Amino acid sequence: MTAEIIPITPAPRAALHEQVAYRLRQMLVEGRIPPGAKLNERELSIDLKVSRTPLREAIKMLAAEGLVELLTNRGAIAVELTESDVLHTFEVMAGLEAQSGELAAQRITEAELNEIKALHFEMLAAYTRRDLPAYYRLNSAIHSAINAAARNPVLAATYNQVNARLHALRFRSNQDGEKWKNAVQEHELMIKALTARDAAGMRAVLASHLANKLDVVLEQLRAASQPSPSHVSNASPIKA
Amino acid sequence: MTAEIIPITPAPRAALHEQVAYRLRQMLVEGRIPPGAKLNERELSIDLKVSRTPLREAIKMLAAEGLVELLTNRGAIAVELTESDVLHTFEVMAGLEAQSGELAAQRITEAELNEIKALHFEMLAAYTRRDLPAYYRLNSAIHSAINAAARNPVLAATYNQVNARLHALRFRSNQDGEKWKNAVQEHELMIKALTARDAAGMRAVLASHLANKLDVVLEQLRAASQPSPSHVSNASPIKA
DNA sequence: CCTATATTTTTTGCATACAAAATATTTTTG
DNA sequence: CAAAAATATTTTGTATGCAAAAAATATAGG
Repeated sequence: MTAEIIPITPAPRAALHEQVAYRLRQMLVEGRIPPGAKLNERELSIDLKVSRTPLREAIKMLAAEGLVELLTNRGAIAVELTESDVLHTFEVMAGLEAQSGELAAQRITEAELNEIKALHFEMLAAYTRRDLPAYYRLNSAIHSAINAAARNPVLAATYNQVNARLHALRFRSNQDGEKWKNAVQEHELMIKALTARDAAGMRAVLASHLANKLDVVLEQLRAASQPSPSHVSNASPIKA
Repeated sequence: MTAEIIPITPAPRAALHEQVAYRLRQMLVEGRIPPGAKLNERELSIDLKVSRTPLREAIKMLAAEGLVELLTNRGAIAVELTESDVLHTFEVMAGLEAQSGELAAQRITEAELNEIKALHFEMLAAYTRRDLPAYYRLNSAIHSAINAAARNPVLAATYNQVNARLHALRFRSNQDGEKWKNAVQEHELMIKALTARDAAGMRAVLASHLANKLDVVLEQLRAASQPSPSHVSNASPIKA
């Protein structure tokens, strides 16, 4: 039979609250709604051209995701991470990345590994050109590929949710030359560990990789809050 | 000064959508809304004596928490975990518990350790009496205490969120004698590792502890779905 | 009798309306 | 002029109403 009528999902466009959640998530992650800023329902509903009902539903979802904070009779504000929050969040991220890497080393296919290698070379190109946006894009793509190779959607979802809270911070972070070089070298170690299917090695590399990322972010955070850069020591309680 | 007027938060009772979310969460976790069941908005709004607006907001939060699934124009259903979902979720839980234990071993105080030991003895009492509800309560209290000792609220929150999805399963699980005994012995190993401040040991104990829990839950799950118990092998891809 | 189509009913999704709380503004008072 | 009180405005929280979609029921046809 040549039937072409496919009755399943004839394009069930996302509900309004989903669309709004998506757009708000983007605004928060990109810092267009800066940390601490109030989410005015009337303003947002006009901006996004929806009524307050789906908007409020979307805000509740973002609250459950940890991207905004609800204040009881005072609406919602974009989460503002204290230094302590950042530290704790990175600690969790380190654990999740380490596990993801460990599992990826056990489960990655040859094809997936090759794709990651290709992305790595592209990233090297971006690094050489000092093209930070491209570098971030590729860096993120590599970590997504590792998550995919770990073959655990729950882990990936958890990772993404925790990571989302940090995006606003990383978005603005300008690594200095030394740290950047270091990050690139760590990526080389990842490739090696993955190629050797060395799960323990992969765990170790990713844990230290995250610890370094934490350093970069904390420096940013301190520079932003305190104009006087009297560098405080003791910045990495994450075990290597 | 002897001023007793405290103007901050003179009892800001939780908003309706928060209360509703709390109650629904409980109903879902206790299986009063069984997996796969539809959440009828009209019914629930009558039952909980609220209008559909805060109810819907609560449902959106639970969806973001992963306790219910939204179906676009078809409302929400209580999540129904496939065997694969359970496997993936336990894998993540194992990672989170392992990290929590690792950190706890590094950071626990003498007082906290003593309290955990006390809870452990209470649990032994419950075990000896074969008092399953008390056992579960104490078991949960011990794991909460470990999380508290890890001193990472983000980790604790992530742990609780992922764990919530499994509660409905564990709630009904009747461990057989052998597995139960095993679990108790693993708890003894935890105490030892904590006392010795052995982070690596703690990680290992918790990882294998979770692997065993997975076995129990998977058996339950299979028994529930298939009356014919032709035991399928290959049940624990979690590394020890 | 079963299947397919048409009609009714129910249910979800969104917008609007109203009440309570919080915030901003004005007025009063020392 | 400053601080406190009173008033007005804005904003959040909840309920209700209406339209579109889905589900259930009834009806027609093979």
